[in-house]
Amino acid sequence: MQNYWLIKSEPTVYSWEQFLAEQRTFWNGVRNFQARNNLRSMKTGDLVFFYHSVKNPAVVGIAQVVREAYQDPTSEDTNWVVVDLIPHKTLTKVVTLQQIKTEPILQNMALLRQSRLSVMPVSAEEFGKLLEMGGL
DNA sequence: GCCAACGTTGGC
DNA sequence: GCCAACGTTGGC
Repeated sequence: MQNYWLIKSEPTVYSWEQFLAEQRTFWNGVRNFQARNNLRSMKTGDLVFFYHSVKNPAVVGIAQVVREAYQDPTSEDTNWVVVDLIPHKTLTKVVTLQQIKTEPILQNMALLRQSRLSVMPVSAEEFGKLLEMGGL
């Protein structure tokens, strides 16, 4: 059963464009237990919205999980894990935070309710709505 | 650059 | 175990 997620990245640190150029990445740097638990729950084939935070905040693309959680190679601390991701689709139109805030179906998203969480689940309904808003 | 939200740390 | 202090994230 496929699940949906959303991950945040500051585009000045790691952008969707860099991800497209690399074609595959391990998602490191998560240092929050709730976000870590979400990473651990990701399954191969799950789809993950890629959100640019801070500068022009918006959902810009969709990634796919190709390897489930394993020890973060950039940390000795066994608390931290990464998943491997590949680009799935670039949104035809980015969906801005402003648009998300004004869409009734998306009001319960953790993105709005828990602004500092960097890895969060997305419901099937929210996923569908975001796809539509993204022009896919 | 400012500030609110919130997670973490450390004193007691 | 409580809570104040502090650091970080992220919107504006």
